[in-house]
Amino acid sequence: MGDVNETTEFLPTTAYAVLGLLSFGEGLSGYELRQRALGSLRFFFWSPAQSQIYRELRRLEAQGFVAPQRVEQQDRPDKTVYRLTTSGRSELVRWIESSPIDPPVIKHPAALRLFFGHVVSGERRHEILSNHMDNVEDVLGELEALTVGLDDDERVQLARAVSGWAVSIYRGDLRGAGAVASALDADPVSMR
Amino acid sequence: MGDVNETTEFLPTTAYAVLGLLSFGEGLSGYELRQRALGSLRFFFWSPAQSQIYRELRRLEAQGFVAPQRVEQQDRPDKTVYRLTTSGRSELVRWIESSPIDPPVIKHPAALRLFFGHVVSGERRHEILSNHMDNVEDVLGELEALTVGLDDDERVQLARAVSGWAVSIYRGDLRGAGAVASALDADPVSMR
DNA sequence: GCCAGCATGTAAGGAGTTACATGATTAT
DNA sequence: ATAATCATGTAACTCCTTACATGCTGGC
Repeated sequence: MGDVNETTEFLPTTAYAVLGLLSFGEGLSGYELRQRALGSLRFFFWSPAQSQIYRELRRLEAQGFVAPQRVEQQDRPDKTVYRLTTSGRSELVRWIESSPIDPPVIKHPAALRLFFGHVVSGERRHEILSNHMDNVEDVLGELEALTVGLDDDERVQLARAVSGWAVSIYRGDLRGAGAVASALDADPVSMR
Repeated sequence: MGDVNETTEFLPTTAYAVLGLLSFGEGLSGYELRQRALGSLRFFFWSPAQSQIYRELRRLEAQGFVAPQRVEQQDRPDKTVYRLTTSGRSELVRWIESSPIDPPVIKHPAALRLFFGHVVSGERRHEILSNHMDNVEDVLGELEALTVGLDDDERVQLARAVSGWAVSIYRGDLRGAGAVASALDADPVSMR
């Protein structure tokens, strides 16, 4: 039938995360890209190993999507910053325009452990929950700091909006965790 | 240095997910484990490739944490079910008791694309959002079906609680996405 | 003098994926 | 007949991680 295999190939998402970070116009070194990722993308997508960034940059350079530029610094070690090329920008646009958007994937260590919580004590179950809630409150704190840091620069409207989105998700997590805690108190699970 | 390396080793989390699924008492085949994972763990942790399950089972068997048992079936192809051994159960308990609980990690394809949304049109931005919200509503539908399916069996209290937790998270996502949509309408982003 | 941060990289290995292959049975 | 589900597995590959290594600068 007419179902020709039209699946255009895309690079791994990590590559587009790099291109995206460069799309704000600044030239960034591998090291700086990592800082940016840890400062924002981390909360809703990506927490890359540093070696992975350099690997991705080499590939993107080979494809002509980024161009290196040596920057000599007197105060700090010299660095190589990468800039988005025209074709790199087109590739980023192509990806955002036409790649399929999968549903979010959540890796939730606390929920996983609690799902199997029948093999441990009620005390441990509560410990898992409160430990987790502390974690999430920390994350929310960092996210709110980030949102404030971005304040009132009109070019980062989207970044601010997406940070707020992430806040909603983590708040939903907190709410759910609280509900689980109450449910466990009201109706203790026997340990088997 | 006095910093003796006390970090007790753990298997990859995937292994504990398998042990956990077996901790409900049933013997399960690789195929069935995959169904269970897709039916519940998927929403908050794990969506494994089938080959990965078999791989994990081989490792767990080699370590004595699960024991295979051939089951002959007249109606269907024979299968090998795996049961949790005593030492397997201990290992699962050890993991839940003493492994560090990291904060959740979210891989959010829609948020990532929107974060770089300044390179595409406002129409595409809205398309990403509504596409995503449809996705999440589907997920919520499946999750609610799951919760109903589990209803009133006291041994699955925890499973039900954790499903509810996941529902909270996805609802938070929906709420956040809605807020982003409103914000974009109120204050259009110029495309650069 | 030493540690922390800046900056870049290699080496090795693990986890996880997709694609392919087989074969039985059940339902259409 | 043939498609779908049950059931298991291999092969190849890629991403990504940890650990290690280097060297420079600035501050305590």
